[in-house]
Amino acid sequence: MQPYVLVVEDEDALATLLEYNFEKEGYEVGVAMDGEEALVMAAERTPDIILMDWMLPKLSGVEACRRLRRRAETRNTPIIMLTARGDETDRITGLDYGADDYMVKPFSIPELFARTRALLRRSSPSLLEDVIRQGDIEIDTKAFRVKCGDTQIHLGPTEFRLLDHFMRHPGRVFSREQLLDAVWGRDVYVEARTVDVHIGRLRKALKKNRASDPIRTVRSAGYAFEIAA
Amino acid sequence: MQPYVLVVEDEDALATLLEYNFEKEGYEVGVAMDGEEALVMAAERTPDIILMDWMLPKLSGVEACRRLRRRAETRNTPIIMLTARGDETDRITGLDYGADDYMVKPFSIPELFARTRALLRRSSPSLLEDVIRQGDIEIDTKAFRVKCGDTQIHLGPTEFRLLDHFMRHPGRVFSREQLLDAVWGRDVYVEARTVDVHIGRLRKALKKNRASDPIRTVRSAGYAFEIAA
DNA sequence: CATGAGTGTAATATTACTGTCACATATTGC
DNA sequence: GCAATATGTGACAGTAATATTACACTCATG
Repeated sequence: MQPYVLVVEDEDALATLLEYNFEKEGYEVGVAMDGEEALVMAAERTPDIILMDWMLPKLSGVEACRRLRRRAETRNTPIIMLTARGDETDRITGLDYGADDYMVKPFSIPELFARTRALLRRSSPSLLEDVIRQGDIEIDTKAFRVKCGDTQIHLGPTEFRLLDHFMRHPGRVFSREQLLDAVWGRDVYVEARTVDVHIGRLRKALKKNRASDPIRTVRSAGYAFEIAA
Repeated sequence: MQPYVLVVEDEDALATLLEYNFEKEGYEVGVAMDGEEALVMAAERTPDIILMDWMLPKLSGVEACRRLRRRAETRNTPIIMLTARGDETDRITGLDYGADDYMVKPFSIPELFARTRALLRRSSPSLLEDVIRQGDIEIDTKAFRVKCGDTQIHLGPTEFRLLDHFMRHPGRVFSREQLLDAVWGRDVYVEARTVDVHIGRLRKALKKNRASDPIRTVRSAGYAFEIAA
């Protein structure tokens, strides 16, 4: 669905500016005000990309960067460093410690978008695709349409997001909790069993035009999406 | 709607000449003075066509071209290269790197218009048309007229612009905010719910002469225009 | 300056969708 | 085969999102 970008910036004005612009561009945005908070937030929910200020209270950007690189979940998460000066030393150190790109303040927001997209395209191309297809099922996230073979089917918002999430990670098993996090959002309190109901609704909608069920139940683990051979 | 042309030219005199002439011809014109600026401006607002000088400071035309081709938004944007010499090598390199046409300086402005129109006709015909048609609905943007089948219908200015916008992007879902930006204008403060009311008015006007409603409501996302099959 | 078309907003009506329960149906371990 | 545990499913009421209506206000235009 929407890429999740973690903005790590202690300067309030800039943080707000970035948050506003990225949200408008269709990203989900999390903001951390210092290096420690950044680590916590990244652990809570793995970002798709991180924008990190070079100078941070408590834990510098470089150090936060190094620690993120040690964790399995964030080892390959793209990081863009935001530096105050265009000093070469800084640049090299930043890239050495695991940043993937850097921008010198003040920077242009469109250019930051461009670089963000470039990195995302490399790390997780499916996040940027509008049309995803698996077997005979196709979803168009721009048009909010789902096609099963030739016929269009209608899904409610939740079922749509659920299918979208599954199709971007084919084959992978998700627990109910993971699905709640990814599809419903982190701070929503919903019974885990509710997932079952929506899985059922999704299956029902897809079943009308297909013989086999693309959603596999993994007992005591969760659900996975896969097109049978 | 006027096509947006991005002129990338470092020579001041020529840039101004092009800007002046294209504006007179009914285009919206943006001018970038070097390759980097071109990338930034193209990211800010996707041009409908790009005129790019071959020799540019900071980032050569060829390189800028290649980068534009890597972005999804500008992958299919026509590019006309402006070269100083009619040297075959250049031509081939330019076309290899993704330019769609090229012109050798000094060139005739009318010929540049002709080639621009030719490329636009190929890439986004609807921009050149004063009359857009989708199914049995037809709007004439020059005359501000709307026809549904054979009968003409009357729309208020806002409904007209709304329909115009929808018909140029059939199928795509727009959020209320996006519609406010595109139809009302970027910096107008209007309640998001107001969009509903205008959608309603547009629907009512169209319903008089049609069986099915061409505007699809996408719950929790927005609206889309599409002629049912 | 009166008129009427066109706008935006707030209130109300109408839907579509959600989450939860209760119970049915598997599946597992013993 | 029998608990024990896990998943499937239909019904339902509450809710959130959208449709519709009414109204007050602006602003060209005659």
